[in-house]
Amino acid sequence: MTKQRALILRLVRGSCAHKTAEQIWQAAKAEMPSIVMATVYNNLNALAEAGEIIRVRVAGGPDRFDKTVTRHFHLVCDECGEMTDLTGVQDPTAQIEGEYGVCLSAMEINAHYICSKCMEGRS
Amino acid sequence: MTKQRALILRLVRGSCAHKTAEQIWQAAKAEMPSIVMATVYNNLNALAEAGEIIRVRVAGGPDRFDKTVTRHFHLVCDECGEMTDLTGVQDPTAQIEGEYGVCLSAMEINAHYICSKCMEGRS
DNA sequence: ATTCAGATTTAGAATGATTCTAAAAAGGAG
DNA sequence: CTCCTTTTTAGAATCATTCTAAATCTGAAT
Repeated sequence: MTKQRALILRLVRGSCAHKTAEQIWQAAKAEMPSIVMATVYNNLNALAEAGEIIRVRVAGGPDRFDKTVTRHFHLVCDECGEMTDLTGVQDPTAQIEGEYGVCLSAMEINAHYICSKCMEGRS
Repeated sequence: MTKQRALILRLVRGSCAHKTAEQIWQAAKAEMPSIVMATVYNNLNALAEAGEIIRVRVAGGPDRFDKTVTRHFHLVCDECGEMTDLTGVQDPTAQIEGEYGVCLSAMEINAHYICSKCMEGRS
């Protein structure tokens, strides 16, 4: 556990936003100006592989990193990219595994919309 | 409707596979050797915008293009990328719209697994 | 505390997918 | 056939991400 990895984990855990690697890099540079993008990716990948955080891949934008590791889904604004956790949505994993006789390793559910802020800005 | 656009539409409609832009380009070059990648993308984008085909964005790989335009979800092999339509999966759109008071423009549901072919190859 | 092997960081190049640009060519309404 | 618009082409550019190789750091064993 290097300083860099600890910093990146702290940054992901310290925000409710689903930050991009770029945003995490910006925040990290404020505390550690020498840190480079590759280190941010290295650590985000390592942390995701270790199950400490989750990498969320979403259509039409860069990946996001999420501190919430329990299975949940996302609501994504197609204009500003803001991402909100969706709780209480029925999980179709069991249904799919039963009907198709497969074992799922992961499930992405991304609901796309335009958030109220962006909707206003359209007059 | 140019020759190129007609060709690309025919190629997407003529296969059950969810081809990538690259694969469509390869197939298109067989019939029209001068066609360039940008034209393939231009037309795939135009056709998707016109609702003739659907662009499917999936974690960890290039976008796929789907002739089936009714709402459905996908099963994706994380090893070979093969994509299968999922029918009969309950659509959580209405539930999310009701609970969150939003209007969804799109919904992605991608279930990830390792297909039987790839599973065998792992011995 | 010192050493050493292995993991990590850095800087920058490389990659893959996709989009953009500007000029040439094609489409189609009249 | 002519003019205007749209599309194609070729290639550069962009974005997100990964890779490479050399320098540095980490942690375990001395």
